[in-house]
Amino acid sequence: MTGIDDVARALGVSTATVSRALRGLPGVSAATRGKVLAKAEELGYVASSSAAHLASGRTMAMGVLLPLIDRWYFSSALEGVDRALRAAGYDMVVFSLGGTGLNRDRVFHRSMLRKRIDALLVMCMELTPEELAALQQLDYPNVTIGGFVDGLRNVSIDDGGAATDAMEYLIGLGHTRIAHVRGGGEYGIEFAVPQQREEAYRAALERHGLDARPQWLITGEFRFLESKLAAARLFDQPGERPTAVFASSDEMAFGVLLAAQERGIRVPDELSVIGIDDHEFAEPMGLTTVRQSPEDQGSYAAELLLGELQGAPRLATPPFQPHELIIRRSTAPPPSS
Amino acid sequence: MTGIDDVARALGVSTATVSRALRGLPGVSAATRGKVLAKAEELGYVASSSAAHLASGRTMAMGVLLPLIDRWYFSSALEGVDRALRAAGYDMVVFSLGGTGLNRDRVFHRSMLRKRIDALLVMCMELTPEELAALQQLDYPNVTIGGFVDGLRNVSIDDGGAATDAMEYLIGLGHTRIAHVRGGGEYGIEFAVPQQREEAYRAALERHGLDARPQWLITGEFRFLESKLAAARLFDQPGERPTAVFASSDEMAFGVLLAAQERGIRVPDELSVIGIDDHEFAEPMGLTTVRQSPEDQGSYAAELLLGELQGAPRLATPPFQPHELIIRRSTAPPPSS
DNA sequence: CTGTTAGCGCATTCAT
DNA sequence: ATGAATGCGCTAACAG
Repeated sequence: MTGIDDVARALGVSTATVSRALRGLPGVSAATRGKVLAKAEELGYVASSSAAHLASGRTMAMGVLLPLIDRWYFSSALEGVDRALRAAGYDMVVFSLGGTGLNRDRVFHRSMLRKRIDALLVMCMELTPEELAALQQLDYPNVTIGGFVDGLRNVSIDDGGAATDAMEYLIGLGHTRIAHVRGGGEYGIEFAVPQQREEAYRAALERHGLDARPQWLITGEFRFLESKLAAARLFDQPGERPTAVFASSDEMAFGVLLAAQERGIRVPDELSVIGIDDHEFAEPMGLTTVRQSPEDQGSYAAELLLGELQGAPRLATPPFQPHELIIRRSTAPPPSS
Repeated sequence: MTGIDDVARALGVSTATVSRALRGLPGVSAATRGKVLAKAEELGYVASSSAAHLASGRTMAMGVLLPLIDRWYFSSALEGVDRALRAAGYDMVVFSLGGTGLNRDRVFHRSMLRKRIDALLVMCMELTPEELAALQQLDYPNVTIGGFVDGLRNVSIDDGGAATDAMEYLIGLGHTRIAHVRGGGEYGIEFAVPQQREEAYRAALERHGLDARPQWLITGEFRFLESKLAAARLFDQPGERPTAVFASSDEMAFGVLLAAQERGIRVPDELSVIGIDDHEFAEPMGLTTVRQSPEDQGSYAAELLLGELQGAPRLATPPFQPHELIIRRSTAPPPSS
C-alpha cells in the first residue's frame, strides 16, 4: 500500500510538505503543491484515516445511531446525513439496533466508544437513563433527529404543531367525528413523538368542543399492516363511524385507506383520511398529509455538528424544521347526511 | 480520554497483558484477565480503533457502497449487513451515491481509499470500467449484493428463475395476454437485473407460443409513481387489454394496482398482477409476488466476507439466494369471456 | 504467564 | 517555503 513516504521520496521532498500540500495548508509553493498533487494522483495515494486520526485527533467520520434502517423516516434521514457528510469529506458509520433491543448494550458499550467518530447523530430513540448518561459522557458533539430526548438537542418538526394543522384542517372542513391512529412505542422508536401528536389531537377536539371517544383512538405501530388491522376493527365497531381519521404517519394512513376500501367505504365521500410525512407513496395514493422532509432534517443536523466541529458556537436549541399541509384527494367535507 | 496505559498502570501490569486479556487471547491467567476486564469496564476503556488498526492492520469495519439508501431493497439489505457485522464486532461504514452520479468520483477516489475498511460490499450498481478497475485494485475483499456485475462475485437470487416462476404461474392460470413492467436504469441501479427479468418474460412467452406485444412492455423505473403512470397509459391504450401484468418489483406492482383501481378494473377478476420482492406492503395489499429477502442476502454477503477475512477459502461463485412464489389475492385465472 | 520494545502512517511542532 | 524529529495509542514479536 502506497504511503506518504512513497510520494515524498518520489518527489525528493519531505513528508511534511506532502501532507501540507495535500491538505491545502499554507506554506507550500504553488509549484511544489502542483507536483505533489499530481504525483499523489499518479500513485493513487490517499492518507490513511487511522494514521491521520492518531496524529491529528480527528477521525473525519460521524456516527449515526438508529433503531432500525428499514423504515421510511430513517432511511430518508440517513440519506440526508450522508449527503451533508460527503460534501464535507466525512464518512458515515451507521449503528443500527436492528429492530430489537438486544444489541443495545454492544452498541453503547463497544462500538460507539471505539473512537471511530468525531460526533454522533441519534435518530428517534427512547434512551434509558444509563444510555443517556453514557452518551453524554462520550464527550463528542451530538444531536437527535426526528425525536425528542430530554437532555439532548433535537432537530425535528414541531410535532404538536403539525398534528394541530392536520386537525384544524379536518375540523375546518366540518368534521366532528374524528378518529386518531397513533404510532406505537415498538423498539423504543419515538416515545415522545406519537404522544405529542396524540395530545394535539385531544387538544384540538377539546378546543372545538368535540367528543374524544376512547374507542376512536387506536394504535398502528407506525406500520401499514398493523394500522390496517386496527382501522378494520375501528370500522367494524357497532354504532356511529367517524367521518375522518387522522393518522400519525402516512404509512398508517395507507392502512386506513386500504381497510376502508376493502369495506366499500368511499374516500373522501364517506371518509376523510389525513397523515403526516408525505411519504413517497402519498402523492400517487392521493393522500392529504402534513409534509416533512427527513432528508433535510438529516442534512441540517449533520451540518450543525460539522459546523461545531469546525469551531462554530454551539447552538443550544435548534429551530423547528418546516412542515406543510399538502391537500390531495383523501379529504373532503363530511357527508351531509 | 482513557487509554490502555491507564488500565495497565491502575493494575500494575503491562499494556501487552491488558491488550491480550481484553481481546481474549491465550497466555493470560484467568485471574489477571478477570481483573483487567473489571478495571476496563470500571474505567470505561475501549481500544481506539485507529490505533488498533495501525498496529494490527485490521480496521474491524466494512464498507457498503450503494446508489441510494432510501429504497426498500437497499435499506433492507443494509439492515442485514449491519446485523451480521455487529454480531462479529465489526462496524459498518456506508457510502451512498445519493441518487445522483455526481459524487461517484469522490466516493471512488477518496473515501473508499481511505483505508478505513477491511472489505467492501457493493449493492446493485452498474459500474463503469474504470470504477470496476479501481475497485479491483483496491485490494480488499469484495462482493456484490442484489445485482450482477461482470467480473465481481455476486450474491443475489436467480433473477431469471424468479421471473420465470412468476410467468409460469400466470400462464398456468390460463393467461395469454401478459404485460410486463420492467425496472429502469436510473442512477445506474441494477443494469443487469431488469434485463434478466425481461428476458425471462420474453422467453416464457415464446416457450408457450404467446405474443410479445411491444406496447405491453413498459418501464416503471422501479418506482410506484412512474409505474402507476406507465400502467395508466397501458390501460388507456385502444384495443385489447392484457389480462395479467408481471411487474419487476412490488413497488411497481402497487402502481399497476392503483392505476387499475382508478379505472374500475377489478383485480383479480379482470386483471391479475404479480410482482417480485415481497415488500412490506405486499401482504396487506394482497399482492401475489415472488419473495426474496434482501436482509438475508445482506447478512449472507457480509458473513461471506467476514469468513474470508478470517482465513476461510475464497468462494468463487456464491450460490443463488432463495426466492419463493407467494400467492395472494391479486392473481386468478383470466376472465372467461 | 507476563513484560519490553519496536513500529504502524501520519500530523505537527520546531528548526532552518 | 521546507525538512527533521516527535508522538498519537495500540498490537505483535521477542524475551524472560
